[in-house]
Amino acid sequence: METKPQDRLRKPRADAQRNRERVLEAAKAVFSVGGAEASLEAVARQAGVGIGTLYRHFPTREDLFEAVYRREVEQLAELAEELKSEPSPVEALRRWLRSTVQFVATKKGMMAALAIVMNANSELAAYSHGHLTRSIGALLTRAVDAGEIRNDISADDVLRALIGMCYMHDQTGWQQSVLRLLDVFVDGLRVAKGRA
Amino acid sequence: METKPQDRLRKPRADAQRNRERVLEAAKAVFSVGGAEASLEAVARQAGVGIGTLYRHFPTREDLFEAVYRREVEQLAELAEELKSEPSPVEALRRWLRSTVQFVATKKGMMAALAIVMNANSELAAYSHGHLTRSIGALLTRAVDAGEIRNDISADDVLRALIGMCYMHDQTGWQQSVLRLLDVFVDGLRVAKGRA
DNA sequence: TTGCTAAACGGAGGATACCTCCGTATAACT
DNA sequence: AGTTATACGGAGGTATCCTCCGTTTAGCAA
Repeated sequence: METKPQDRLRKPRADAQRNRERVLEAAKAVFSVGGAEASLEAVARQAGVGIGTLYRHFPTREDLFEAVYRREVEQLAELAEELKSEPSPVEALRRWLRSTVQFVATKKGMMAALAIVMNANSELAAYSHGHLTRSIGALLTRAVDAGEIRNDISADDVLRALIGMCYMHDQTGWQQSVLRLLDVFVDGLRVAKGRA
Repeated sequence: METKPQDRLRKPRADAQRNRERVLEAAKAVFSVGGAEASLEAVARQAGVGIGTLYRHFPTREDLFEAVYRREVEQLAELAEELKSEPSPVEALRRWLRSTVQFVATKKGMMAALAIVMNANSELAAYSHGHLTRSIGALLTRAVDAGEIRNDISADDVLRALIGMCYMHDQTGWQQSVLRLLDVFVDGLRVAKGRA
């Protein structure tokens, strides 16, 4: 009687985890191609699960957007962690920003999905905001401590600028434009420019 | 027989124009509150027209987004026109950017709708891009000609930065953040900073 | 292994929203 | 006032959403 079902939780079932993973993969693919309004039944079909399974794991469309997005954010956080070993703080910041641009470049319809879920779910905004802000914050603090950039700009500010720059990413040449903007922005951040 | 119906077009009916206007007003309101996925039947109800009327004027959801958005863009272009009389070119640019932030601040769910339509309809992107680019371009050229800012940044670049900065506009304090970013950006644009 | 049970699966089906179609109403013109 | 092109509105067919529940299966204990 030492293992009453209420007390000791069972190990989660393997098929549940597997199916959850399958649905996430399928969702990423389907939304990237078909945009935010793609059919959820199509996602279930692509994942090879029943529609009921999809809804059990992700009760709303937004939940699904959310789960897909969370993964992406975590990958960006890892990248920031790696860049801490870059010698020049300003260059580390610049390179993270540039890498993020590349990262975003592979998505497409996901941006609209992101816009929807950000609008509806402020908890997710907080989550991703937290992750990304911490990533940027670490890079930023190093650069400020080294006296290389001004200290009145927060990580939130940088994040906002970055996301914004990637926003209109469906026009030709957008990558060049964004990379140029990032340089302007980083220049604007620098101290010791001998201002008049 | 001098007025065959094929040759001489009738004046468009007054009720048609009126209803179109009503639907646009209703759509702006409904999408702002309910987001991009709001029911079109709700829009028709709010406008006081039949669902058929809505669809005749705007065959797809995207067409409706588009029409609403076009108006907004035109208003911004008018603002730029007025600002041409501002004495300091850099200040004119800065003020247009700031005013645009205020302008965006009144919308809400419209941003997600915008993301969708921009993603799907590149013609609209071109239209708004053209309008806004011309607006910014005029302000920018004045400032460059006056030797006040660097000349290797295009109006496209500025537009991209601006839209981006307004992107995450659902977080508290976003306006302060954006206004701060704009100052950084304009600082980054300035020439004659005595670079090391 | 075998049996037991909680957990997960899947898809039928009611509800909702989309969108077309066409009979009715009405503004513009003579 | 009569004529006609134009617009209106909503019924209804279709697609998608999402819930509910009978069936299946993975984990656990003996």
